[in-house]
Amino acid sequence: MTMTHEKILISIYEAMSARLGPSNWWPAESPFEVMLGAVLTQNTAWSNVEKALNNLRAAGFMDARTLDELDEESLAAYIRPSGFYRLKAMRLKGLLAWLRDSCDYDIAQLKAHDDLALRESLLAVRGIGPETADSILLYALGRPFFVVDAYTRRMFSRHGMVSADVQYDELQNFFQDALPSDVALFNEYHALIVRVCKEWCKKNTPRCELCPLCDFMEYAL
DNA sequence: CACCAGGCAAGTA
DNA sequence: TACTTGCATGGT
Repeated sequence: MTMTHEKILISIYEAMSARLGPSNWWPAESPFEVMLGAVLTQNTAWSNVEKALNNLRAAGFMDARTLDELDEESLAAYIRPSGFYRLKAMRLKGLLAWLRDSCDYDIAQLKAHDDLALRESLLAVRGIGPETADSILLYALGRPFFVVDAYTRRMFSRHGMVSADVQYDELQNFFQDALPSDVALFNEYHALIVRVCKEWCKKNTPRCELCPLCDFMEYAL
């Protein structure tokens, strides 16, 4: 028996979803907070990002215009626990300038822009690469872009579905070409991959013992 | 003590 | 194009 690519990916999704339940991602209180988190979590543990976001919230800076009025050095001090803080302060300033120029700090106005134009525009910001851009597009702006990260590449290459050195866009197309362009599906799929890898695939073991994806592959093959 | 975490860009060959 | 390095804190 053969399965279509879509059915395989949906079955993996169903297996993870049955194990873990709803993710309710992205963990944030507003689209703006999603954007800040997307930059702050670059190569950084989320627990450290939370400390930085809490600092900004407690100081009353969880607002684009207000935060852009803060000088870069002070911003760096608030986000210190998230690591790479001087670099990230510069990157956040770039993101804030983008918000100023593209929608006068009013994120609701961005719905007038089309998907691909927004993505190109975000990628032009210093410090916003493909994963950060797609995280913002999907989780803050509700656009149908599949977010690819280190977990996604590790999980699907380990199971022989893509090569280990697959490029970002190539892996993104692997999902986007097979699955319906559904924001809710892309949202939950990426969240489940991250949750599965965090909870079950912590070590570089050749095969994870309790991973739902492994369970599915055993069943399917 | 070493190693890693939901990347990215600049420099080098 | 492909590979290397800097960026930095906090948890295990």
